Amino acid sequence: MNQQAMDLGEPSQEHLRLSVLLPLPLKGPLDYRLPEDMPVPAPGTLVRVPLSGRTAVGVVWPTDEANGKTLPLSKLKPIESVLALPPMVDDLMKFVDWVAAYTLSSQGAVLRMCLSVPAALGDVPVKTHYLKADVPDGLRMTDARQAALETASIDSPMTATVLSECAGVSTAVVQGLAKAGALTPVEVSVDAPFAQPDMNIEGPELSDEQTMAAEAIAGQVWQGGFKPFLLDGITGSGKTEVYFEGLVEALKEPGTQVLVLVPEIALTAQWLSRFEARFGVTPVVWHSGIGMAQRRRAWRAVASGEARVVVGARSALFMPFKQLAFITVDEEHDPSFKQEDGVLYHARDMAVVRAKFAECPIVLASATPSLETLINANDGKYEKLMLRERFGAAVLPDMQAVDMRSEAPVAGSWIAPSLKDAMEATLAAGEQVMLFLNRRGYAPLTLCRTCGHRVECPNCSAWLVEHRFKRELQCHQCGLTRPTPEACPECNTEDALVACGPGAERLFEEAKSLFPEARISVMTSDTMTNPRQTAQMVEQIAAGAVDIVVGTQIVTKGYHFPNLTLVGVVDADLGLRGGDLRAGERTYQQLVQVAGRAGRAEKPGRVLLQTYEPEHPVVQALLSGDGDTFMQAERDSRERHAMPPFGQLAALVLSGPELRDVLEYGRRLAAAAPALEGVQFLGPAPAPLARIRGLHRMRMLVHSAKRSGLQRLVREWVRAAKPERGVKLKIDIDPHSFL
DNA sequence: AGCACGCCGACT
DNA sequence: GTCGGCGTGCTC
Repeated sequence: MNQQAMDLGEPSQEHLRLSVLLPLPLKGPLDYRLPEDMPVPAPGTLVRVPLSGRTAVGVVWPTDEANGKTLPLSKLKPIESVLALPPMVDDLMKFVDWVAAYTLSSQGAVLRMCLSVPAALGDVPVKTHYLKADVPDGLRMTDARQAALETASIDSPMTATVLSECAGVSTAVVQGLAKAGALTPVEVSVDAPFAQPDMNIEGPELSDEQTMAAEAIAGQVWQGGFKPFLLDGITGSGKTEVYFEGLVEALKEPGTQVLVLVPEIALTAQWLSRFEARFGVTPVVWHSGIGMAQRRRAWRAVASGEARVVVGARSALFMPFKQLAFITVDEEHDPSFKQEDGVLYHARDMAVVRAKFAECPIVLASATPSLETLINANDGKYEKLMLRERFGAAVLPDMQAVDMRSEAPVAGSWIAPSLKDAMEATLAAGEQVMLFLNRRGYAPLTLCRTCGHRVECPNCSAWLVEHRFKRELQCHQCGLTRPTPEACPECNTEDALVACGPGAERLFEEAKSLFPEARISVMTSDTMTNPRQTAQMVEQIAAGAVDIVVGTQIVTKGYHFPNLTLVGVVDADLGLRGGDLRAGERTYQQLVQVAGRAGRAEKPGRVLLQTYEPEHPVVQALLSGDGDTFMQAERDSRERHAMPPFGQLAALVLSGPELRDVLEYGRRLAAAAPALEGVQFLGPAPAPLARIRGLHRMRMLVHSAKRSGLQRLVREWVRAAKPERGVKLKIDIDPHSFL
């Protein structure tokens, strides 16, 4: 209660105080005063408020009782207005608070992800349409007017352009009729409503195990309540059809909404057509690449409840669903679910939390589940549903290693003789080959053979990667590009630069020289820049217009090429170098996914893994097909070292333009580290990428043997060390990248 | 995130 | 003598 009001015995005005959370990285919500003439807005209401001379949109936030010092009511600015948008539901507000606390970011920064559509918060642009009205007395009738009035409809409004074109008259006629009152103008939102999914379309025939899994999911959706499932099905086993049954069940209830999270939009070209076949419409799509207008339309449709199904990348998790009834995270193991800038969160983990607040079931689907998810399933926290058979006649491909120690190809080439022979046989049989190398460009290093100079990025500690198709060198860290030089930038010797190591473009060149007649496509993020181009390339390959596909990890994202029977993994050891916590697991998952591209239809597939370490557990697991034993060994190793998910990690990256300042801040942080049982502070050490965009970077790591209390510990520790000027601190709870 | 206030170089 | 660089700090 307000101190002054109490002293003077006046009635408290405290009910006029409202907490408003703004989508800005402030410490917490700000207090505003409710104007006398405004009805009390419920928590979740979107309001426009003044903020240091400007105006901002915020959300009336549930009041935090523990909130200590408050500004006197008289100092508060009044709420300006209430927006004509549906209020944010309680479970989303709880989710925002939870994510902020977990990731050590401000509530406002998390709210910003929910309100990431500035245009959606304003008025929707309208267009004038025209309806036929009664012909007013004394209207001068002409042939053109007659035609226009005959075309105009009494109940479905048309724009002047459409109306005039259909009637074969000019728009001036339409305007004239409108002015005379013979046509009624109506303001129609430019956002067309979304078509509603059709739940009456018969799904495909499901196998017994698919049916069992689908029934378990649909049963839970029908019953409602939070419950996570792991849908663990080998590549090509028809997981999508199974969780589609969950969607169908959820949508039977009016007003409910469903979210499908997918790693990247690249997946959705083929995914969308499957959805369309099952539901008769395309779902609402959400990802960073959609334009402003589509974004506004999608956001508003989700907020109003009109959008029943959303398929989107990780940011879709923060959309303002009114009544979320079911969530699926497809390819739940995919590393792209980890957001690596801004609010650092893992969309798969946060999706489980959102499902908990929304009290709805969630399915995590993958052919290669993450270790975290497997452990939760084995501990009984998630219900495990298995699909062990490939759909239809397809069988899992045969895997073989190519020992590069005994079969090394000649210098400057990367395809071993046995892979070449297999390619030859496959092509001769009229089937397709995929070569997988997870490295973009032509060569990762350009070296001067005269002076030994390595061409590096001036702003980052990274080599420039040659992109021969574009005739340029690129820095994959900061995006710098420059034309490929003729002479060495260091010693100026002409024609002395040599490309070292393979990239996808170079592999294309090698494949071309081995099989000059073959039609070859390169699938990388460089050649698949827009969805239309991507869809076209995928279609061509699927139609058999391509013999050899050379691709980077983009090819692991669920494409289905029926005539593809041979996959060559050019460097199976690539992902194992550097060796972070998940290197083995990630490589295993990636190679299973690539291998899964082979033999997806009637013809059996074959996979050749080129490796210098055939004994490596990852390679052995792939060859034997015994992923369970491999993952069990990974699990045991994590448990022994109290690594996640048994213990927990937090990574700190300090970065700044001056190395001394960065070092000094690191020194202070290290000095402020408390001595605690079961907690280790490591570093500061130079980050593997010690410099990016001209900023020097140091890393620290906090390892807790327990799974709780880490956030609090880190918050208090960091608060104890005074920051250094110009140095930025990024805290990553549950880090996945160690660069 | 904006937008102000605030101390040191090239202009009318 | 001013205009303006963007470095720190606040927004109820």
